[in-house]
Amino acid sequence: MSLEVSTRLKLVREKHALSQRELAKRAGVTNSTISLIEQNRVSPSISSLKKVLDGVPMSLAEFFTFDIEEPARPSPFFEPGQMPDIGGEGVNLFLVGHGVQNRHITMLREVYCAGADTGAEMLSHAGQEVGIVVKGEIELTVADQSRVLKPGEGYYFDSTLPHRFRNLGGDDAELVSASLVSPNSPPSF
Amino acid sequence: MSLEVSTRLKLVREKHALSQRELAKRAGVTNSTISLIEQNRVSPSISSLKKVLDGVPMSLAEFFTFDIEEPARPSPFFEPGQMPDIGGEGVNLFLVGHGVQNRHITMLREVYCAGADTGAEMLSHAGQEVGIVVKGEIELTVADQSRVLKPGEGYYFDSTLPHRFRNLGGDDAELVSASLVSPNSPPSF
DNA sequence: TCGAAGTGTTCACTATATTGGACACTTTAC
DNA sequence: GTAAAGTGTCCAATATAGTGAACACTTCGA
Repeated sequence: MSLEVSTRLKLVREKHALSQRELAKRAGVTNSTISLIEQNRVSPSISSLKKVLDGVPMSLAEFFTFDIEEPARPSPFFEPGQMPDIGGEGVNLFLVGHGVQNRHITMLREVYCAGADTGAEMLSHAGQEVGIVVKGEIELTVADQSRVLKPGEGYYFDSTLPHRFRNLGGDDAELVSASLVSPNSPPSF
Repeated sequence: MSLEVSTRLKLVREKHALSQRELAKRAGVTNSTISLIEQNRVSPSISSLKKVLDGVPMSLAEFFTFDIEEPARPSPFFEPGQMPDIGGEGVNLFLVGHGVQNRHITMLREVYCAGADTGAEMLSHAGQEVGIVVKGEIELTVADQSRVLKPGEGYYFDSTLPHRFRNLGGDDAELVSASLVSPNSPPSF
């Protein structure tokens, strides 16, 4: 058993910085209900649990699926030694982001022309983003951290952080990049 | 709203070819309970819904997360026109498997040396597998279907089907390949 | 210092979920 | 045909969840 309903609800509520009464008001239930659920003294009906979660808001699917928060990785950059080769015979395939908890994406090689730039407006979108430089040099900026990545070095960061890629060199640069694959887009209840 | 609890339960029960009474017996509840839930005349408590699902067995997370079964794609092979370019400026990045429902992976380029072969024992593992040939020719066998893929052609299939890659040519061949990213491994209740 | 407003908890009362045993119907076998 | 065993549904009785109003406690400001 991963987490009790009671524990989950309390985590969710506190993460959103809501008091039992505040959440109750938003959800249209009484504070007693939430108190009793969090003490595990009742097993709420689906309907009432749904009402409560609507006050967050959060879907039932999310509620039962979410995992404990992992501590944020201090640096988004990866050293070569942190990337296992999962390739086979005659194949080279390096897994980046190894060890990142709750990883939802797999990403592989791509090519940047000389001078290519994703733009000064700093990209920012939902999901996760991962990559490794294969050839040339790529300057990657993630939030307030910036770094020139050389071949063999990689990165992993949350795409909601603003970020930007630039090939500052005169030659082509290769890296691997992809968008996040929708992980079990939870049905909206 | 995706699916009602009532609908979901009925789908699950029927998929497992259980009668209301049979499931009730396994779950340790009465058939009335299941009948009423499936008619949406009650909103079960979490505890009783959990008991019911234990009879399947299925976790609450799975229950609220599962999607409608999609019909299997007739052919695992993709033509070039079916692959949208999601790349940006100075970047080329082709999304394979576009339109495949409930897709859990994103895959990009890789290199096969001349004569490389994943072996005659036919790979078979959990998840999904996708790829596209970039350079050279790769013979891909998936179950009883076999085909030589040329540059610009791709594939998408269920990894539980036995499969094999071979570079029959004398030159390097490039394709992109990756393992499935674990999609939201649901907490076991 | 004291009150006002916040927090989570408790309890009798009410609403609802669950039970156990019926019912009507279909399917299978003799 | 029809008895036996299956199906899902319905209803009065019971167990449990939800409510509303209290309680004790802390925090904050006058």
